[in-house]
Amino acid sequence: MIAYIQSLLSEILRDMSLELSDFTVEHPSNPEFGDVSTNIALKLAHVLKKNPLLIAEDLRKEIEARQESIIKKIECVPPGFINFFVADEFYQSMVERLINEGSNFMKPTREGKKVQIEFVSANPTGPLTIGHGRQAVLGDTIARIFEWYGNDVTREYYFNNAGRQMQRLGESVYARCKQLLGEEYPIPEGGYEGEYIKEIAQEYLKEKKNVLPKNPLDEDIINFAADRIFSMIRETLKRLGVIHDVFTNERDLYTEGKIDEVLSILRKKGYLYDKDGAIWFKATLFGAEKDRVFVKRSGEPTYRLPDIAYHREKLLRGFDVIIDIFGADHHATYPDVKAGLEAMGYDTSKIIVLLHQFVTLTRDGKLVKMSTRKANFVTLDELIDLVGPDVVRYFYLIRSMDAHLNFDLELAQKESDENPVFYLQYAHARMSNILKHSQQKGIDYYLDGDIHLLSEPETLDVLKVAAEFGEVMEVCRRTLEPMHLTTYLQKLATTFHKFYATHRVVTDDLLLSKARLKMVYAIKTLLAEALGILGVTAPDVM
RNA sequence: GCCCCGAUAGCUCAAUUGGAUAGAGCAACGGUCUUCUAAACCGUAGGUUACAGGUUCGAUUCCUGUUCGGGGUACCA
Repeated sequence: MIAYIQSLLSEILRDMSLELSDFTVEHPSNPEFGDVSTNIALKLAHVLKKNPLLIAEDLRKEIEARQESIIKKIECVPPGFINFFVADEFYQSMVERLINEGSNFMKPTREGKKVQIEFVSANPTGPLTIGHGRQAVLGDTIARIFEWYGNDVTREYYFNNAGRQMQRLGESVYARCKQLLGEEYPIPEGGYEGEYIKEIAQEYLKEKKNVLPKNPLDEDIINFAADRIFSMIRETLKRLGVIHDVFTNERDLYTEGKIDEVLSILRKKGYLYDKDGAIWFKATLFGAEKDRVFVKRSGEPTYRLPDIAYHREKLLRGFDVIIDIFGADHHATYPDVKAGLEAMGYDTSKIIVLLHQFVTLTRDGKLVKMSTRKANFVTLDELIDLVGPDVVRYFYLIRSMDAHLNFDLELAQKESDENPVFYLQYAHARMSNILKHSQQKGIDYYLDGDIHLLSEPETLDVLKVAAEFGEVMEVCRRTLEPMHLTTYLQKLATTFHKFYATHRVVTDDLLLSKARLKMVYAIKTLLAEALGILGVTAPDVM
């Protein structure tokens, strides 16, 4: 609807040979101001140096002359808004569209881009935390939004299985093994102390028949631990419906010479220099305060170099859109990666970096400090155990990325039967139940129902919300914030519950019953579709 | 010091590229089940949008400054 009015207005502007791009067309919050409203006359007033109300009147005549019967009334209101009242038929037609188009309802033509989304990317040193969970759900849902638009999406997980962290992991397992064998052996400084390390140690001893390698840093033990932890991580993600297509590890970048390639390109272009035994990158040429070390005196690269090599690979793999999802603590690292890529001559405009704020966890009103090393965290798995995957997913999506997410453990548990996600699912279950009930009442077909009978305000409100679906998806697509879909669904469910409370669907009036059943069926399709984009199930019975 | 994010109802948060009377949920209080699920609906109450300026027809939104939180600012990742 907004798009329709927008194009109508643009057409008129063109015919008047006027240029104006920053006018808005939107749904006003107050229904008195119509279904759609525009400030175009207010904006034109500046250009034309004329009273906005007079401009509005002129525009109204133009619009009325051009439009089809979709708009039933146009009003011009001070200070110069033009308000549109849409004909009921337009909203009623949503029912037909939903039934005919199904999951393609309001879907634009297939975009067909190659999209890559990197998210989670936790190194395999321990179970996923609640912080990782936010990223997992956010990334997956953004992926689903891109898929809805008909893009080819690759979900990717990048990890480092070679660094110092992994050595500490190996040492920690080694120490636990020693302890299990009855020896005094301390957990190394900065090692991992979680219970899962003991379990891995037990498994390792069992598999190796109690024979340990001589060296605590032995690759075998590190790889064993990493494999175990990785399968834990995958299992956890799977519970949330998150499945990565590609796992890329940092070690391969070394063995395949990708790191050296980056260094030699940058060297050749003159962006590297040696100082104090280290290799430095001229980051100041790209706006940084200081130059950055790329290779330490010890010969090891800093984290920036593999990150750059990895992103170069992404660009070379031919993606049209590359999205990185990181926690807020990464905000300083991306500019260096971008600078490195630009120094090599790559176009970084395809890369979108999304930073989400942290997740804090409170228990009994107190902040729970989370550290993987100390293992005093609540794991993502435990959270899923507590409230179930649907609630976890929905809670993570309900906030914008820029907002801190406070997860109150008590509340998450207590709310599990009085929760916003159940509100949505309940609406869906109600719809299913109505349809089931109608069959029991002997109404075996209702898709021939007459949509023109859907004329009460509560009924039309549901259809009006349905008509906004495409616009909401657009907002999600533009802002990459799935949160907008959650607020939309809340609205859809509210209007439906209200309709349900006011009007009985199945009555003695067969014609009216059929019309309403048809609508219920259509809205159920929409609700299920939208819940699916969020990765939340749509139950038929609750 | 510098950079990023935030500050809106008692609590957790919205407000779709600057719009008209700032909205939900939870918590509080009151009402609604003989009828398709009361996990619902209706109503009441709750606000100087952190503070001070500025930009304009119009600011929660944009700009400047201040205060308070969170995160960064490594030859850690």
